[in-house]
Amino acid sequence: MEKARWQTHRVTIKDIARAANVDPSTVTRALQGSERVKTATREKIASLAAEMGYVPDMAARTLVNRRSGLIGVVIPDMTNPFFAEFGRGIEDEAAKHDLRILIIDTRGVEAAEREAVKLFLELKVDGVVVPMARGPQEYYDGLNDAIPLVHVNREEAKHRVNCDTVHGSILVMQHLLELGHRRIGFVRGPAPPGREPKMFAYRQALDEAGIHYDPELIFTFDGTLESTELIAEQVLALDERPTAIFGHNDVSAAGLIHALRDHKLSVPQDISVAGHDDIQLSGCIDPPLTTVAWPMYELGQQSVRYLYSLGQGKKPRAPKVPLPRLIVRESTGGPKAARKS
Amino acid sequence: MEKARWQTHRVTIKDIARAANVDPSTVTRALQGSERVKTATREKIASLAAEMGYVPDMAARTLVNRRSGLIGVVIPDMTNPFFAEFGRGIEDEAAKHDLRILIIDTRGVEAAEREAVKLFLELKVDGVVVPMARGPQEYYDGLNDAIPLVHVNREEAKHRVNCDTVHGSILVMQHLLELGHRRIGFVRGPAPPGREPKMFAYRQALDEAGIHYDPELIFTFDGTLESTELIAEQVLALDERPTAIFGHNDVSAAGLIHALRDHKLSVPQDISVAGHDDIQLSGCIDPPLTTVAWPMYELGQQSVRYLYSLGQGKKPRAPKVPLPRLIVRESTGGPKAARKS
DNA sequence: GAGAAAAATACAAACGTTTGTATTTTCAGC
DNA sequence: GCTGAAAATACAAACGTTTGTATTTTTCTC
Repeated sequence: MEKARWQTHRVTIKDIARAANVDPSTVTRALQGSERVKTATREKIASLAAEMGYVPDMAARTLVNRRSGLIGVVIPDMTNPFFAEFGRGIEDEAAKHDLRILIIDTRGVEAAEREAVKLFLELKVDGVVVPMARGPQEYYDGLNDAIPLVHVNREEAKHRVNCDTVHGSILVMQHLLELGHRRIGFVRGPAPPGREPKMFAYRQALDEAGIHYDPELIFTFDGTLESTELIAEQVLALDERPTAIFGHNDVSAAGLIHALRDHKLSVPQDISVAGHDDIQLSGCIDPPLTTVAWPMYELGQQSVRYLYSLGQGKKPRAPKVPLPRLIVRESTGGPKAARKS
Repeated sequence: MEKARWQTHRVTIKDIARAANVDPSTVTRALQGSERVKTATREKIASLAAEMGYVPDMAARTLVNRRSGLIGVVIPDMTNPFFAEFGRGIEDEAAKHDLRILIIDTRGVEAAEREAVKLFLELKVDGVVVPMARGPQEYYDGLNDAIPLVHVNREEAKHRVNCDTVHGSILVMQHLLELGHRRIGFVRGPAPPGREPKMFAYRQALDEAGIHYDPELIFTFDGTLESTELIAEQVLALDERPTAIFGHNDVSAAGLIHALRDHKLSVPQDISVAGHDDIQLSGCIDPPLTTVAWPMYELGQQSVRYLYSLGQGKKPRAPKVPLPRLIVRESTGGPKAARKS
């Protein structure tokens, strides 16, 4: 008996019914605030429920309602502050529709992503939001008639809320080009191959500026800070170094700046570094980072709003979200300074 | 009909039973891999289930099993990388026991914390982990016989996994004292009043060093970077400035360093700043931050292990976890330099 | 105060599983 | 081919809600 105190017995609707001397169905309706039950009874039941410590059983409820009132969010990396605002947007919008949200962090592992979606499926969530999904599109397409599923930033998805990644990256490139840089490096992130809008923007901007694309200037960030060390070394080893680098995100840019400094290169005097995401700390590192801010809050909101329309059986139009904004701070400057030193 | 494609009809065990021409109970047992059903039947059912796209209904399952196989985690701030490792520990350990985990981020809002716990209760999760809870202990005590609930770092909780916060903070203070600092500031965090082990350690270290406690040197970080600006101004306004500051966490320390620099104070020459948490970027900011690292992974593991023992009806001993470690980097130095400038 | 309409409540089936028990089938051994 | 045990399967109740329908109670009208 001491063994498992919490399994004793949860108060159910039946218990309340017995205590109030009514039928369970009356209790349900009373708790729902239905007009069909007399005010006096309703109040009696409400207070009884409170005092007996009644906790509704979602399992039973979900079973008969055939929906859980939950929406699932699959986040690739909850550490990345980039997603914090996104989460806020989701939650605020979900609250409006009486939905509760559940988050699973996949750490960018595709298997975990599938596991997460599977769990949500079993939980009969009302919808799933998958920002920056790693898994192949075919997988998600197969799910489309099992559950409403909206992607964030995946061009080819059936249901999606997109932010113009290419536009944001072009802004960075234009900024660097306007500063006079001609030799610009690019740091790729751990994206699925063939789905690299930043890379696309990078090349397009170079093309338009009439600059030849040099594969030597492409580096890869694998999500760890160690890999930024490597990138620094690769940069150093180059015969002709880039005068500016566009980093996959702020974490990689920060790591890179730090690593470059260890090798006695200063930013932006010797080399400019721009990031992407505008995380909380990016204004705080030294030098403060030039970067791109995304309307993450709106993206979160729109995802849920989209999901909700889907649930209502509406056929929502792809929502309009604001464009990314360039934030110029101090980690980028003209290339001339570099030649001076 | 186009209206809500995903609500058409989920494949149930009954459907499989019909297709395989057996009873639903046989399907259940087959899917469980029970020896009680003939191998041939078992295989037929398995392949049938796969091909029909059967997804178990957790609601129904939870209803009869009276447990969900889920464990809930209530995180105060998923942005804080501090919790990333914690999450990994939780997940790895949960996987060992065939438990799935659900995370809710409360953003430090107490109401959200309660909402989260309530949702978990309704979901009939097998256990809840609440690291660094904000809510009052009485609230959680009331839940103790409804569900296994383990706290991380809450001295007074019935079930807890603790890391010696005081020890870690003492390490920082000793480090600063050994460097020769006598006038040391302290930045409080958004903790519930009366539960401030870091503050406790701060005062104790001062006492032991025979240094008088000066309330002027206590500042408050509210979680936003803006408040670090304020702190910097307060420091500047002081007649007699501290030569070192022990910050509530790395984010506040990073913000403070940045703000101090804006006011032409350099770190550590003019003032030393130490943080707490050892987040990913703390080695990356300039100067790299002296801080305290916690064994977050182990804390996560132990939480689940503890929960699991509780679920087994065992009476687990409070688990031993490693002590926090001081990480000395470059944001702290001797106070002499300060007088030079 | 009888009857009808309206209000309040009770009944019963269903949601998709699981599990203890009962029933049928299989297959030795003779 | 009969018996009996063992193996395989079927039956039925239960988990805690919800909801359409049926029933009872109240209230009003004349």
